[in-house]
Amino acid sequence: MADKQFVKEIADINVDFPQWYTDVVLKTQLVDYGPIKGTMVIRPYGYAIWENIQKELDARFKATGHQNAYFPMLIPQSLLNKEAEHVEGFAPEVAVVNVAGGEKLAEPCVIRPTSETIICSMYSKWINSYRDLPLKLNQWANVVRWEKTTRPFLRTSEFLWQEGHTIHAIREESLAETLDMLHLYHDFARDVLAMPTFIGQKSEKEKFAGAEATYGMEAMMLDGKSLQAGTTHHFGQKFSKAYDIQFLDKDSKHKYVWQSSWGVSTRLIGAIIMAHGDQRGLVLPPKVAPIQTVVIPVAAHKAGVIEKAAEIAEVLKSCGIRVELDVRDQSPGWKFNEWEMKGVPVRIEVGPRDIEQGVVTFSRRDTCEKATMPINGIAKSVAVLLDDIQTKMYEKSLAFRDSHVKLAHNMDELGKVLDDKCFAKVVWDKNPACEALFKEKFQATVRVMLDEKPFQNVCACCGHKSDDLVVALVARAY
RNA sequence: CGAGGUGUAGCGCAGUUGGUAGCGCGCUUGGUUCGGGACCAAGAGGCCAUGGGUUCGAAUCCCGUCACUUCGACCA
Repeated sequence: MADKQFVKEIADINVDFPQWYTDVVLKTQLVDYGPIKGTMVIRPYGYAIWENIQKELDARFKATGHQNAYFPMLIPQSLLNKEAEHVEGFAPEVAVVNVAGGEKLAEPCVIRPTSETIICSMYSKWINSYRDLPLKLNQWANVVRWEKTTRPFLRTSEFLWQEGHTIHAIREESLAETLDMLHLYHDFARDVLAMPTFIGQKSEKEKFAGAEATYGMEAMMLDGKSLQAGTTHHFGQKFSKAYDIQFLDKDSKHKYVWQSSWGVSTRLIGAIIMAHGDQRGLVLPPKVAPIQTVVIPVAAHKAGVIEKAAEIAEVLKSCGIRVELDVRDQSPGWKFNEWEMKGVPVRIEVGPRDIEQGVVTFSRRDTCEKATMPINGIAKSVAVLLDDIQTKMYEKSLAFRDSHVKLAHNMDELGKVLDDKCFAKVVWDKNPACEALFKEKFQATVRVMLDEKPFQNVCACCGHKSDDLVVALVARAY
């Protein structure tokens, strides 16, 4: 139910952004807290967003030659332990099952924090020849990571995600896959989530436990902080050596496979909320909105109003638009606020005045502008409107982001840029000591931008010259 | 794990110097309404987080525990 109090509370989105976020996800009924701390229950309205994300992403995976599969949730501890860096990275946050069927297990098993280990162990059985490669699998699953502090969607003890795991005969191919998927995520965020992102490489310190290189996609939230919205990893042969995934190549030699993995999670829903939301609540991009258009009869007791509203809803539905007819016994204004809070992109009002003139009144959620459109050809008009909202939302986000990215030539400038709630681009010599300083002084993380030329000849942090200067994105992150 | 904050009706909160429980929203029923959060009437709903003290008497004072939450450190 809509909540009058809530609308007052969220009136100023900038006062306490994290609190605004938490209120929005709870009060728009996307999620509820689970009985175990740090877990969330995804309610139907929230889950429908995830389903739309899944559908769109899955189509893109299939189109690039990936197949879906499923691997067990429980993993023998010994299996997890095979790759040293991987264990070390995940050990603090795995949940372990010691008892099952009323008896203590001979070997404890862990609940997957990610599935590299189980998938690699199967790959080693399945792969014999270069003819078996490449193998490009994806899994839609839940994983458990016992995080210290949690927040709905952004960090929960259990979350839903997809994890792709591919193996290849040659290094160039697995590396290309890693970068291709990074770009696939980037395009997906742009086209479906209406969200511009930066793609870049993570530092040695921040890369995935067991990876040779980790890449990330960073989205800018409305408070100027960064949210990692997806990652891809290049494993090289680290896992294939640990799990013995070998194939017989054309030259009759046994070789280890080259491997990539990549994933996005329900965190994307959090990203949508914090990148597009406003004082009234959610603003959902039409492509992921569970309800794209809500039809609200006005003065519903008058003859013919409900019938006309139902007829319009039916027309829209038959044209593939996700539509809801709201005939609940509430005042129109109440419904307007409720659906605005829930982020429905287009609202259509059908009242006696409209019907008389052969039009409907509509309001678009992204701008809250109100106008009328003819009932004739309404399905086409709404489809065009939804496309326009999708486009405008991206343009708005892009403009916001571009105006919040600034160059910083030294540490003083960097501090100012970050305090200004902006992302900074700096030139960096890749020295871990500088990275540590970014973190210590500004609580900021770095991503190495791909294909960008340094705009000065010294590191912004230490001032040293170097042959290996890169442009890095420095931001405070969630 | 460190520092704050909060636990009273489904939600948001009052509750005075200790005297046995209130408000708003929501919910139920009936009626009138309906173009930006309508109105009237009648209802239902509480072991005041929990364990111990102090007291004739505790939501209120004291000590402990637990839960939630915000900010740090760690991570998708």
